[in-house]
Amino acid sequence: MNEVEERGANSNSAARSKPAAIQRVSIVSQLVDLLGDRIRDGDYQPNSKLPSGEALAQEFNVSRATVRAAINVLATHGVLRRMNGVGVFAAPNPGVSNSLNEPTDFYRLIQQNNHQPGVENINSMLFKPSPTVRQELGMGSADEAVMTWKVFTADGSPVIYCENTIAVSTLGETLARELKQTPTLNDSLFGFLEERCGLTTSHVLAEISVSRAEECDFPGFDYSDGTPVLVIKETGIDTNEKPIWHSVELYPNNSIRFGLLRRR
Amino acid sequence: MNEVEERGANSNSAARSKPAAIQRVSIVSQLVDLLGDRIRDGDYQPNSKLPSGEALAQEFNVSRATVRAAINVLATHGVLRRMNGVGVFAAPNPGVSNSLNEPTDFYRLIQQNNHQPGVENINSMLFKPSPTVRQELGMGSADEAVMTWKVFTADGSPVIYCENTIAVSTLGETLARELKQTPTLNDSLFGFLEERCGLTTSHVLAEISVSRAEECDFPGFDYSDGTPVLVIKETGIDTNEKPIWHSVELYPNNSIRFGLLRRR
DNA sequence: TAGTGGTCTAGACCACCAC
DNA sequence: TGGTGGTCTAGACCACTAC
Repeated sequence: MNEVEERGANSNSAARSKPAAIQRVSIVSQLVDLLGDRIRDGDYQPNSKLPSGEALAQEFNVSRATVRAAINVLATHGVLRRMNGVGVFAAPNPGVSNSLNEPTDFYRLIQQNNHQPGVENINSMLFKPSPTVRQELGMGSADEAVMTWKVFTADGSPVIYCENTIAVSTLGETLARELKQTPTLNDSLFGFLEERCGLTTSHVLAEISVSRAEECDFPGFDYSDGTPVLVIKETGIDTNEKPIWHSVELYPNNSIRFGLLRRR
Repeated sequence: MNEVEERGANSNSAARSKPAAIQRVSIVSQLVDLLGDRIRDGDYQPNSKLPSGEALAQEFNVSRATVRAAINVLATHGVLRRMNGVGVFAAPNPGVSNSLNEPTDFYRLIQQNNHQPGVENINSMLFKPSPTVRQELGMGSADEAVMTWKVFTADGSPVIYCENTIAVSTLGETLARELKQTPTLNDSLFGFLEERCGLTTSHVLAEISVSRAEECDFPGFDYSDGTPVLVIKETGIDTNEKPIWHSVELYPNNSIRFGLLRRR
């Protein structure tokens, strides 16, 4: 019997009988979770060799190709390392943050930088975005959007200034009104869009630049002159290749450090 | 007959008889090149639909899995877009730069920013690196390294200040001496290491931060106070998971813009 | 030489989308 | 309903590494 969940038509019809929590989880992603757990739990010690691909395939009763796909994911995340002809090893330092490669929750980002996360100064408004943002989101010139902005703190000090813009047409009138009145709703933007709007962000197009604090336009952003600011502008793309949100994030004074894995 | 090159034992023994240019090119990467060429040449117009995976598999006489792997690569590079149940399409805007995801040659990076690239002020020295760099490169406290530093220009103006450090033990005494005397050797660091040292950089661990110009230590870096600087520190990792080079790059005053594709 | 990861194949079944 | 991409399998052969 598979250690991974039954799949295909079976799990699908099972999901249909329980419409509350539809989820079709691929074998690969289940395997990723299982192997990741074993590493976190110390079943596979840092630098130790994992069972061979063939052995894992037999253990989980899946094909070797599936095992390889899962190992691929974990290797890309820096959790596993593969050596040709030798084996697959648990990475020596699994705690390395890899934040820029994937869109990360701000809370987790601050925790990864070893600080206590918090949020302050949450606001929202209904407005007509700038032409630049309108174009990014494919909006007409008369269309309105909801913008929420907030400040994330680390150990009480502000470290991330963030504004999110979502078109009213994307949210729908009801949700737009709700979000405007309760901007805390999208504390996790991804979760909010998935659970409330059925919109999945498949990837994010980002642009990284630097600026001086005095050139940054953000309420309450009162750093002294000359403070350098890392600026990340992002556009979230959904599974239909349509842009669904836009955000501007300011990281002043190097308080948050970003890691990045670059592959050829 | 395959449109892609013969492979496996055949191409291998062929390569052995011509040891001058050993190269074993996978079918997938050949397919990536072929499809990429067709897009660049306009055979597949922007937004147009490509032949189905099955059709491409037949055309190139390979399996559908191989076609999918190649399409994966091109989709990750933003050249193709896949829509479930519909087809694969050439991206509408193939010119989007994606520089931060993969280590990029500085020349190409400057060209991507629509400027004429150049190099100035090339120097090199033999030295004992700082403890930080020593640790990054796994060097002993007595080991020496070759550092080369240079300034890249866009339309004649300096835009990238870069220093590369490689341990003498990595290069070997002869090459280290040669590199110290002729720092232009590593104009393309990747090419130099592969062709001269047989070292392939499989991936790069980078750290992104910001700084003020006056805090940056680089010869000839004389920006006026308050200029913000994007700092990227990189460590190149070879196929044996060993760090082989370290570099520090300064991008002052937002003259180079970085794009980034973030995936969940 | 044995064991490992790397690559590729042929085929199967599924979900999704347009007609 | 038919065509498409998404997933998974079983098996084959290869190159690389260590013994």
